[in-house]
Amino acid sequence: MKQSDIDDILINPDQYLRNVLVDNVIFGYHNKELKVLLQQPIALDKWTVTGGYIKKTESIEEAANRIAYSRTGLKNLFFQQFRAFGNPTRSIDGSKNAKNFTKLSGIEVPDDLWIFDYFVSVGFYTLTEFSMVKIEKGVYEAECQWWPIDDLPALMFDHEHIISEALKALRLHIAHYPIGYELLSEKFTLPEIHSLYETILGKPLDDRNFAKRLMATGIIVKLNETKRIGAHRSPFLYRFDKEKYNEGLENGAALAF
Amino acid sequence: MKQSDIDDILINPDQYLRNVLVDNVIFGYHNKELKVLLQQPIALDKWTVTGGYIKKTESIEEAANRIAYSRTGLKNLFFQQFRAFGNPTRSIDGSKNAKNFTKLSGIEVPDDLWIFDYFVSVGFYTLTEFSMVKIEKGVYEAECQWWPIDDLPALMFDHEHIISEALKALRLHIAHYPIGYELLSEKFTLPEIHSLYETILGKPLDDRNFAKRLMATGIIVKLNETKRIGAHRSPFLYRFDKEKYNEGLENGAALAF
DNA sequence: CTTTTATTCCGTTAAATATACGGAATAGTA
DNA sequence: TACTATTCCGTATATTTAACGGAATAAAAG
Repeated sequence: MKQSDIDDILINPDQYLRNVLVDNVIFGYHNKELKVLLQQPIALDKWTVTGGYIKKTESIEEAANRIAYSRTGLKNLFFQQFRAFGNPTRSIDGSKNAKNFTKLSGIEVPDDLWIFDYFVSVGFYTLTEFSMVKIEKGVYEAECQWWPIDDLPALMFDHEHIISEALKALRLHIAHYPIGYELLSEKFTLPEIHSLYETILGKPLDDRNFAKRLMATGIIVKLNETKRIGAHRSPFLYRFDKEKYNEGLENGAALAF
Repeated sequence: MKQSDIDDILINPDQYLRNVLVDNVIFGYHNKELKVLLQQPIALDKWTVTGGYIKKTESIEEAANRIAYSRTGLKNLFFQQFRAFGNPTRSIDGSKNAKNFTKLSGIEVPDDLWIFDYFVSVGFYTLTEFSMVKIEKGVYEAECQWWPIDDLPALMFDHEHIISEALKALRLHIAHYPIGYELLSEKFTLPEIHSLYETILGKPLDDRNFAKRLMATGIIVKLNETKRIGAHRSPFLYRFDKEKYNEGLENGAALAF
């Protein structure tokens, strides 16, 4: 939730949709590591993905973007809806109750307030270069930080499940559509994009076959420049052919590694 | 909506989630035809998919099942969530307003009642054998009937979009997981399952290669019986190997035709 | 200036998979 | 008995995927 979300929904409940919210699984890639952005509400010992409420004036996609912007400062991220989660017990955890809420917000709320009903969560995931992100912690968050995807802290509610479903969806997506535009610099080397795919898929990919297939799609083009990487042979630089890339996003680009 | 849903949500609004509902795209297959179950609210000229509100005591999956049961009389259908839809204009159509609502339900409702806020719709699709379905029309429905997938009537709101997304998801699903268990009799012939796949995918499939691949997955087994089909060679009967079939549902069964 | 180290960069071959396609067998009907 | 509509199989070819080793290069170390 952004800075004033908790306050805002209590003060202006009529401006928000009830019983439905957005949860963003923000994946961050940098230097061969895949991480996920989590936050820890004040006075609680478990972590959550970043999520928030939906205004009546915005679509669920706009809500996801607004909420992600409030945490990362980034706009126009690549977003993908992957699933909705909804059952009466998903947010029962001992932590979502009026007492904790009052402790957090300082606002006295009745025990049977509608915010303690169960919420259907619409899950989105997004991919960013995490060195570009300036994390903005919400006022009710004790912490907000990146966690390695294979070494997560204790998570609240069903958020571990949400993350694993998001990762599954991301890995499925990567097999059918191109990725990388938001994650690599404008010019990048083959080893760089190769590591990116290996990291996200969590498995090694033969470098020669990888390059062959990637080139075959036409989404990247080789430049006549190399990059200095110190005491090693200088790799060639490449860039995305944005048209082919977008076409791949539309119609699929078989990269089923 | 089932018989009393509209009444019920007005009388007992506290028992339902607000601003979020379930829409079921019910596909029906029979005799080489793929259809979708639509209903037409009384006094309106457009059609809708079958949908309904979610009780606070049930999960979204349970809601989808309950709502489908109220229309088809069938339980334990194969259900698949495919997407959520949510934006402020999705249900603006001239038809969702207090006047029409009163006309339908006979209950006077204020113009600014929360049910006229926008609802996030969680979309599920399901597949049934439509000769097995005994359609049960709701009291506020003028009609409820099957429509051929490629010849739909005028649809309300964004329901045409919802159906096309459901069909896209179904065709994607069929490429990765087995289908047919809910659609064919216990014993079926190769030509029968072959037509099923052709109909759903909307394109011809080579019969020899189809049979080869299907057998290779192990999800069907040949029986030592044939079926009488009149003046033609009697085709052999097959049945699903339920274990292999379920395993295919879990882990995928590459049938990418 | 020669050697060493770590990395990039290709190309070929074998195996697996997918595609294309024709003709014999069968159950009834005429 | 022959005719019709349908089931049922198998093989050859093309395409795709997977596996793999060795030469070239940039800098640092000796």
